[in-house]
Amino acid sequence: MTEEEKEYLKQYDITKYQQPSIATDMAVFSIMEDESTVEQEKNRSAENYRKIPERKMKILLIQRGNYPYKDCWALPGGFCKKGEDVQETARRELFEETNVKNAYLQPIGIFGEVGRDPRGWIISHTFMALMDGKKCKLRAGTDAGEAHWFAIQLEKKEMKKELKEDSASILNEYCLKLQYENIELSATIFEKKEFEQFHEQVTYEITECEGIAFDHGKLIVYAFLALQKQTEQDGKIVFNFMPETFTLTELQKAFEIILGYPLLTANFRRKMADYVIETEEIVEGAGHRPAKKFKRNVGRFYQ
Amino acid sequence: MTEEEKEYLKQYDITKYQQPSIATDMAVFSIMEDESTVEQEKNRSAENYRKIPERKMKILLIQRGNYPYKDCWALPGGFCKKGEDVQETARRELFEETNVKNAYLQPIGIFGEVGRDPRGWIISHTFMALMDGKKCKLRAGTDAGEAHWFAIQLEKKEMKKELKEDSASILNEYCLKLQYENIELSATIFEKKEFEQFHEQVTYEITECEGIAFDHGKLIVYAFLALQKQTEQDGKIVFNFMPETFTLTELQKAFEIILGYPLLTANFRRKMADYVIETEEIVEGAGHRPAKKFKRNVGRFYQ
DNA sequence: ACAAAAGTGTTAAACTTACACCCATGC
DNA sequence: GCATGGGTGTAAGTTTAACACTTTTGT
Repeated sequence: MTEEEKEYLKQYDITKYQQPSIATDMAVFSIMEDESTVEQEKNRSAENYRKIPERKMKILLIQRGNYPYKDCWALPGGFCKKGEDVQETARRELFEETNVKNAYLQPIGIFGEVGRDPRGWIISHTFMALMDGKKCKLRAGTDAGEAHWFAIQLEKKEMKKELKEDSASILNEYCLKLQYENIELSATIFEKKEFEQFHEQVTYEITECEGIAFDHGKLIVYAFLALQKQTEQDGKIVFNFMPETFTLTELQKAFEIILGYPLLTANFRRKMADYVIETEEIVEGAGHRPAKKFKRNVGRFYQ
Repeated sequence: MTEEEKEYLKQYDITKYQQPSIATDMAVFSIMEDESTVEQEKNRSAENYRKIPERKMKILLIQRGNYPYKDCWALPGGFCKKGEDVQETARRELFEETNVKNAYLQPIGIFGEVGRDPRGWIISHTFMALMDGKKCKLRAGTDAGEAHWFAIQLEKKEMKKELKEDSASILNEYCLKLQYENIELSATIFEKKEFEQFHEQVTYEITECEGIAFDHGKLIVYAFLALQKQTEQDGKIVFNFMPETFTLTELQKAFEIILGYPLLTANFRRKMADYVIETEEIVEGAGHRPAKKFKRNVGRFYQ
């Protein structure tokens, strides 16, 4: 470095540009059985002794202890510390909340809209995290409030679909419902897609919100749609919900829970055959033919 | 808003968290003929009067007028202003540099590594922008320096590939070469992919760099790989390089330039048939059978 | 016996791949 | 005529989708 360069940098005042705070928000998904005793009883009841307990898509939410949005539920997250990569922030926060170190983590969007947080100029980097919920030990309630896994349900209503030669315009309404024991949260999000020759624009807007902090209802929908899309394009991502070994039916159920529609077993198994390896493990004592357990064929995942 | 809430927010000092500067960097790609007179002569020469002039993948770079990396070439970009979404920043910068408003713009990564910029803590949001180069009018050289389209060439060397049942480890070397008239820039980037049961990690590291500012060599490789991957998965993105109407051969060449390998014409045309509509336009006077011109079938792009 | 899940086989349809071939033009 | 690109047909191979069917268990 020349003297001249040193001098220049010394006089350079980075703070002359206004600086936002950088936050991460995390949509932590996991597929789990309902923990409520009511549900468990139902699953264990004599009539259903053969039935596999139903699992659901869950997302981790934390109740806010402070303004703004006091008492509302929010995605876990926090501010980026100096000397920390955004991805590192996300991983740190994730570990603090769930005690899980190696979850699958993927950036899915940046939300920096003015007014999204009344505390000031805050740009949120939103991540999607996928994990096997059984591995996770939720941090006990602290000042940051209670943390719980909410069952997530997303319904799409097609409001408008106009496909022409030179333009397309699609309008969808998404109804998000989140539920943990007797707590029910909800949000309605409008998705507007406009396409022309040289411009495409997709916008999301919250039109209704019950108990969800900030614009997190929007982020949750956005994250879940990203998960669905990636699952359709390339199912490898789904394995992140599974433990080390699993049955093929468990894996298929995971796909179905994400996609929201059933798959044909025979075809599913053929498609997965390359990605899994049979283990010695067998699940017995379930009132039906025992199932082989499989593990990932890691080498095949990456060609 | 309650009084209590107002009070809380009033006392809330957002600046107690250290704040980075937010920048955008843009990898602006376009497919163009070489502009140098030498090349043009070659294309026009008598022997090749039938030949279609060769087009190349280009990326827009700007020569830095100041420290750090004075005189080196950098991706266009700038700092995020208050009241501006990151995406808005990108679009504004893009317009300032190229005079193009509606280019395809996509976020592809966040680079916030410590030490990536000697001026301070700067988090870069990297975007990929695709445009038809003919539409673009480069801003004349100002204080920010000259802007030019550099031909981009990327070569991959596979250094190691270890695929086992329970882990995979892949090491690639990418040699990036950029060229505009007699200016030649280069960089070597190592890509390390490590996969285990519950953890996957991909890292990029610059091991050599000639004339490229900051970590932009890495960003360019990263962006171009993203472009290649998306083209393989779903070719729709390629249409962003094309003008309103084009021949199918032009479109095929665009694919081939991105992918780096030739396609079979018959198959390519069948695959594209749904996405294009024949127009009345015809290209004549080229020493071979005239070509029909097509336009996008916008409605089909979005099902 | 029977309900539930585990697991396999078969077929038609759709798509992909590779290659061969003809067409139209300007010099 | 001929080089060059424009454009189409066909057959083999592969993948997908749908459905029917057999196996194994605990109560």
